[in-house]
Amino acid sequence: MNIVDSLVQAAIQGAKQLYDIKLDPSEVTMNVTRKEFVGDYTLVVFPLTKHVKKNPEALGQELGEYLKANTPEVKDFNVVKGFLNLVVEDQYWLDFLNSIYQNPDFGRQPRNGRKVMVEFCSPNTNKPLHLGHIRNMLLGWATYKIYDAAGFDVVRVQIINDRGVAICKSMWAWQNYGQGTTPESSKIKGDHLVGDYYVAFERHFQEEYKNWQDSSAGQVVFAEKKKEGQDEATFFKSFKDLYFNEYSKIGAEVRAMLLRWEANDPATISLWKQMNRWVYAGFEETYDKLGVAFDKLYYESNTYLLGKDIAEQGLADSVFYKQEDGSVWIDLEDAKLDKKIILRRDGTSVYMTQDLGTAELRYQDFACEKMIYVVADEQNYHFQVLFEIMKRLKRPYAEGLFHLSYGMVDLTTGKMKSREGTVVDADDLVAEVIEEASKNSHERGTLAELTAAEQAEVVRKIGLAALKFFIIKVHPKKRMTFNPEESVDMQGQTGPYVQNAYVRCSSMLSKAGNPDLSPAAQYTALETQEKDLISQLYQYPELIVQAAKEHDPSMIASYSYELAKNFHRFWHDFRILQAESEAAKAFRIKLSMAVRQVLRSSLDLLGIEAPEKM
RNA sequence: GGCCCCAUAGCUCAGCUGGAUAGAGCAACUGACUUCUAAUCAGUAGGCCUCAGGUUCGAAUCCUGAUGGGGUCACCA
Repeated sequence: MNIVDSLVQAAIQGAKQLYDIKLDPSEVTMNVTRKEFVGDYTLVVFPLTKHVKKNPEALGQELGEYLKANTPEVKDFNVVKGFLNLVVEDQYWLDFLNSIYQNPDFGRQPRNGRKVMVEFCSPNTNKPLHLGHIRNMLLGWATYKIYDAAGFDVVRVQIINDRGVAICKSMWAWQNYGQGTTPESSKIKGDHLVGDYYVAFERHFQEEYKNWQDSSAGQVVFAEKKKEGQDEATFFKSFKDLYFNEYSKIGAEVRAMLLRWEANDPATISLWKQMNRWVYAGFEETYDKLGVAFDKLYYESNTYLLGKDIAEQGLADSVFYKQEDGSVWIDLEDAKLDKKIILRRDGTSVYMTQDLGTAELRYQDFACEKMIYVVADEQNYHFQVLFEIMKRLKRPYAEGLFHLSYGMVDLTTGKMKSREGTVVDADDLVAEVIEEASKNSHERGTLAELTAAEQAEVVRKIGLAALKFFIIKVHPKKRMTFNPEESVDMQGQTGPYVQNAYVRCSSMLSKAGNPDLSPAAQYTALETQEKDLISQLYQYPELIVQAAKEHDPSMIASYSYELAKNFHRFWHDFRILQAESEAAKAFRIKLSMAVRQVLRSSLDLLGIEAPEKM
């Protein structure tokens, strides 16, 4: 049994014996003792004064004496104000260390046979991935890893938004200005190439729009449709979408292209397939670099018509209703949400319908009891509505739906806006952090004896660790500010700092060779720092379970940092290979092995690799 | 305007279901490498936890309200 649980049980027993009261475990708060005090776990006595009319200190004293006398794990105790600090027998910690130091899977929970789906990334195919996708992918990947470690079978999926007006814009621009350029001929990565034509489209469109604004036709529209007192610039800014749909010549061509696509026109489909292939090849490269992968990809081109049968069923069950114009709606006002459209009056699906259909399809494919959507918080409302609809439709998976909503990434210069060209490209960013790690590494010269290829590998791991840790240490829900300088920091609360603790272990252990560890049995009196490390390792399995339950990878990042920090201090204050005795040496080697395993494992949960040297 | 989210050191962030004197890192200053990797360690300095009420033995944490910031309220996705 867990030590905390057994201490709580023992305290409940004690309260019964001493005062004849029956405590519920929820009334007994058992915390890890704060650094300033002596002890391992602390029982907060105050709540007990409700049941027993004694002052907290006397209560603590009596309970402490009881626990010391009757609980084998409790070696000693002290009472400070209303806090009963318990000291756990060193032997307990030593036994625990012995049980884990050779187990690389320590912390992983047994398979529970339950299935979870994680959807993440889900890009559009008209432009390359950017910093926002990176946060998304890191969260998604960590969620996969954490759930996997927590015992679940995890299916990683994404929905590729491969159709619609956006990709048609790229297609149109390529057709008109591309002159047959390919990724091969231009030496440009496929997703970037397609993105370039998306930008080119915008440029031509803006040019056309500007000309129109200055023309008499534009001026007439301005005069007719402007709001009271609206100046020309403001008017035309807000008029852009309408212009695109109703006035623009190239807008009309793009829309015609979309219609041809929907009609399965062979030439259009073939161009679409070709450009999407380029994009996918580019995306694959980026996924590889970031170390993420998927089990199944869903494509919007296959799902955008889905959900109509669900709409029918919803109508039959009176969850939905039909308006006179034929459109189908749901009224969620009683749930403090609005009325929401399900089918257009022409009977076609909207975003919501597609998501209903896609969820259904996925359930048919994998029958996961939980589906986690890693999507930015701008879509909070959408998912609230989606999940509410699922509940009303009584889908079997409705209760297991979760929106892992994360805050947008801001730059120090403000928001990222693709229209204003202030997006941070994913490939560029990865290249930069690796370059920075490389510079750093060469200054130190610690990799001199490695081959160039090995050095590159180490440097890649370090750079990515800096970037990934920087992003993932922030709680998902919080909006974060991305400072490019800080993202490549390698000192302090960073990925490389944690890696460094791992490397120190590895380096020392490889120097140790294959030592005889049996003298460790003679090591019975733990130093505080040693005990703190073991106690921290002890928390790891529970941490994994918690992080899964809370959908919060940042918990793992905090933990790995704290563990690394404690190890670094231990390393500074104590000798391992030249310890004061054979017993201490053997014990500390075991301790380092355990710490090393958990550092590696916790980094792995974050998608960060641990190098052996750095 | 309705609904939702956020607010902690100069900056970036932790702070578990309420518990002891609110913690890290960065930046600044001071020390520690002939040593198992100094990408490290130790120290100094830095706070009306946005504000005002409430619940409680006890509040950064829970409740209400206000202020500031963000999101969202499409027959777009």
